[in-house]
Amino acid sequence: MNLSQIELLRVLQETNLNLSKAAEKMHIVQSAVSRQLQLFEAELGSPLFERQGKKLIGLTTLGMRIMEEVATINRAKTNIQNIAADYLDSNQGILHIATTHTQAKYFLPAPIQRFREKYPGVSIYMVQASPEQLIDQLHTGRADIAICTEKVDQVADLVIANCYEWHHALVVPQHHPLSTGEISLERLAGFPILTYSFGYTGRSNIESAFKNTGLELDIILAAADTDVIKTYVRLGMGVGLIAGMAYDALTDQDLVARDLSHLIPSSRTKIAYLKHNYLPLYSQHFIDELLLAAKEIQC
Amino acid sequence: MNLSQIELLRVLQETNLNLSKAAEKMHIVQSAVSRQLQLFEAELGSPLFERQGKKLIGLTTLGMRIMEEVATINRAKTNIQNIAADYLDSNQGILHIATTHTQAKYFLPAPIQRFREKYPGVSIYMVQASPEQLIDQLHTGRADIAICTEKVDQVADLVIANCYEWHHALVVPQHHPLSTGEISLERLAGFPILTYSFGYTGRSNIESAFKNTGLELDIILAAADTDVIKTYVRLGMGVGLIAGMAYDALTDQDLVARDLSHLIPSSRTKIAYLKHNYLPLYSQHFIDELLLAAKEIQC
DNA sequence: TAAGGTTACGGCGATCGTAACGATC
DNA sequence: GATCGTTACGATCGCCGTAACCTTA
Repeated sequence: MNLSQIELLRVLQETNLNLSKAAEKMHIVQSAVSRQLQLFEAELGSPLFERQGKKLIGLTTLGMRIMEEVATINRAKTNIQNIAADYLDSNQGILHIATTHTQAKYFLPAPIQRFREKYPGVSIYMVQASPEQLIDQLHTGRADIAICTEKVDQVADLVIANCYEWHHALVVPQHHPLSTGEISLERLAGFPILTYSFGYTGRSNIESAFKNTGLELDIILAAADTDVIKTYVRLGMGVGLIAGMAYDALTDQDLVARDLSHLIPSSRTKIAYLKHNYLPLYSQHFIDELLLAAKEIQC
Repeated sequence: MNLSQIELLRVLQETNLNLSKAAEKMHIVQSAVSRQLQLFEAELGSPLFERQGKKLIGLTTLGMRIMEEVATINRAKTNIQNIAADYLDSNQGILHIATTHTQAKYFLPAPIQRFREKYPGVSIYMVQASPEQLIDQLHTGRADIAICTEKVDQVADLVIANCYEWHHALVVPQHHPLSTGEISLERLAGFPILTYSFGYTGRSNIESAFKNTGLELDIILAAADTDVIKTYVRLGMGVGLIAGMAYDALTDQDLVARDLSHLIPSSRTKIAYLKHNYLPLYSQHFIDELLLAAKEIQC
């Protein structure tokens, strides 16, 4: 057994068990990969993969169990490399952030800018995705830190830090009936609604607010990002339910925002990262920066 | 980085950072070990060991952090081997049991015999040690399963299964004053006591029983095993406080045993093993056997 | 001077690359 | 016939062993 065999098993999973593609990823020829896999299976005494002819089509029971350990080894191995690199120079490196549109646009700009000033040597990569995808990004090592509101607190191997709490707001064009007067769930439900897609940015709290009222929401547009929602609100398609901080007093002067904190439960945006992953110092400082920015928002 | 370098780091810790001894353990010459360590440190970019001249005298900060990951990798590696071996033949292997004298003599014989009949292909090694040492045996991989009453439930990375509950008993020679009449803590404290060493077999519960009474115990002999205690009780040196199941109605006819469950809190014997270690099927069955034997005792 | 560690160098074996072949869609 | 995997064989590079050397108790 050696580390490149372990690495191979990981790469094989990332390539749908395709030996040729795995070879390419590992910068060696395909025959070498083929042999290494054979040697490893021979050493263990049983096949790790189900085969159809020569093709690998899945993991055996043994293979699945072994893969857990393989993942552990690979994690620990990259941890070693990261720890050492961090020890050499904790001001340099790469930070992969995965987040949703709302956070990327309305929350992250300030803390990221401050972070960049302190750590000019750290390259920041930002990926936008759905909460589900974010979690996957963490697990596959394509992201170091995820920032979002939904789902992450239901995953066991993540460390979660509460970031900030926010409320939904209603946005309507000026002179819209809902721009004045008391707002209730009943009144809201009388209009076509534009809000976030299922599984995004506090959507679950909108659901739960209406759950036991017997009212049916007429959601005519579900988008992953606030800007799309605003766009169609401006077109008069309906009323928008968006995250409070996504209303920009300056650029959204043509819209009226109204707080819904008394109607819809508050949402909590979290910071998440893998429990078994080593976070470089600068990543930890990035999180500090986020928490600082969060505090400022809350006041 | 490769697995033998990782292995080397482990072996170095086991040999007090002695390169020569590590080389011997790994069945290679010392110069090879020296070079591999240099290569690894060079790859990481910083030394892992503090040096005095050429001698290794300790771990650096980096080294200590890296060692945690090294341990993880080594665990996962042996897990892979064990899982595969178990998959090939789950009736063969080695079972390292670490336990205290009392368990070894009065509880384990029955379940071990039954286990041996079912798994003749499994070699059983039993180590006797103090509870503290047992935990160390688990951590260093010299034991797979530990069975004892004290301490194990205070260690984070152990899985604990409750085995059985038992009470202390008093043993005295026949015609001893304590062989008749009501027994109280006060009366007990009037005699010289012989019992288990500190940290052994429910000793902590004896302590806690007397803690708030203001009574001072006159422990004139503390032994790790019951037989020593009985021996000196027979010599008339004092009264013995032993585990109830350690009184053998047959061979201890010359002694009188009296239940102390109303005076001393009950003790609980546990089964412990490392959280991140793979236990072969037969080990799991051995635990089942223990739990079965425990149930029989309780009735 | 014995014990522990490093450096230099030659030899061997593990693993890679090339290439030809086999199977499956 | 294109894609994917295996087998055979020669070449290479990594790692070990020998041996001489350095350092400190």
